[in-house]
Amino acid sequence: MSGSGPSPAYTLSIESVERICAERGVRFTALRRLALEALLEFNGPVGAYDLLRALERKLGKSVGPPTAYRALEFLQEHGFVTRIETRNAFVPSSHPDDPGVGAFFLCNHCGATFEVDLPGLEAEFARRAETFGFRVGRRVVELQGICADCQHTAAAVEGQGQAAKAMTTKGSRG
Amino acid sequence: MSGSGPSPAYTLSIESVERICAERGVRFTALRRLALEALLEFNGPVGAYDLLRALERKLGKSVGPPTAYRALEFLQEHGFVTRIETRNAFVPSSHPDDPGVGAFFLCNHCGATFEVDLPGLEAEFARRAETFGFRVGRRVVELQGICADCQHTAAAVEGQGQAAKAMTTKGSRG
DNA sequence: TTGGTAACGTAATAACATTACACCCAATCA
DNA sequence: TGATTGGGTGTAATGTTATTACGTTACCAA
Repeated sequence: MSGSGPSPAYTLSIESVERICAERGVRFTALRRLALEALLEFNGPVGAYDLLRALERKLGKSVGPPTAYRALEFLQEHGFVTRIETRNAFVPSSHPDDPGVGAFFLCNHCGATFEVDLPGLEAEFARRAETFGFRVGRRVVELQGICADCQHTAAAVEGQGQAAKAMTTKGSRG
Repeated sequence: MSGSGPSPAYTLSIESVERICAERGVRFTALRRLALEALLEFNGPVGAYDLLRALERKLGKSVGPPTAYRALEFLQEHGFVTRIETRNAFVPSSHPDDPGVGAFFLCNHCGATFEVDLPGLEAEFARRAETFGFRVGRRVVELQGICADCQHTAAAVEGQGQAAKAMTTKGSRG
């Protein structure tokens, strides 16, 4: 589902994360690696509890929510993973080194996720923030709608009703 | 908390909503009115369950979650209320008629919420979406950080530690 | 008045997330 | 080497947010 977008699927590799963690002097533990592997294996945003179950499969034993959330927290802190707020879910980041804008286009119909660099966006934010002394930290930009593929299939298969609905609802995760 | 921002607190009035609903031929029921009143009385994003309790106080009886969520759904559908995704909370919209961008600056320290019109943002989104055939519906732009007031007080009162932390955490709701 | 539809009431449950505390292990240093 | 310390993990319990399902009520129109 997270395929044919403007940026290639996910450019993040376990090896690059390993290297970055070494450089930063932080521990890329077995659990954190497994969590990232699991996220990379899914093709799209993954809920914390889906990740949990993936970890359980990989480990062959049950794990509690904090285990998944802690791994996610670490991966987010270091920019390897981004939380998709409108989905309560997580995706590997395309640009782990660059703390840039990271705008996400999210298809409400098929769940596809496209991370896109929007140049000029950051400047616009900063410029506007400056006018009232706001200091910007985390930026969340999520644009929901219908991807090209689904516009075609939806129009052909089921008329515009479903697609129109998908324009405004949170949509399915799949 | 949601006061001295770039846009005046909340310009939405019950009367204007009443009028718009009449124009649109939709029912602004007692419950929906109470919900909106409650949202206006809070000064900032309100969680669904806080709204629930406010409704209970107003009605003098207990109400279930669906009651609150249904009212919120209606108010959102018609642009009277915006959901703040990074807070799991809701605020009255400044511009009920204009389905424009609605970017939110959110202070992680005091919870202040500033709705800001970012001209050019929408065009940037549309332009970029066009390049890969994405049809944009709902837009979510939330910029977390520290408001001007809190930069001063935080620096004076507690050093930069707390403020630095607030730059990256979800922060309190208060 | 009756029939249809939108709105609401209520109980139960699902989904998402955090707290608190115990334990383990690796790095450091006396 | 042994003690200490701090980060990481295991686990139980709980908190918070959101939805499903179904019955009832209220409103409007025929």
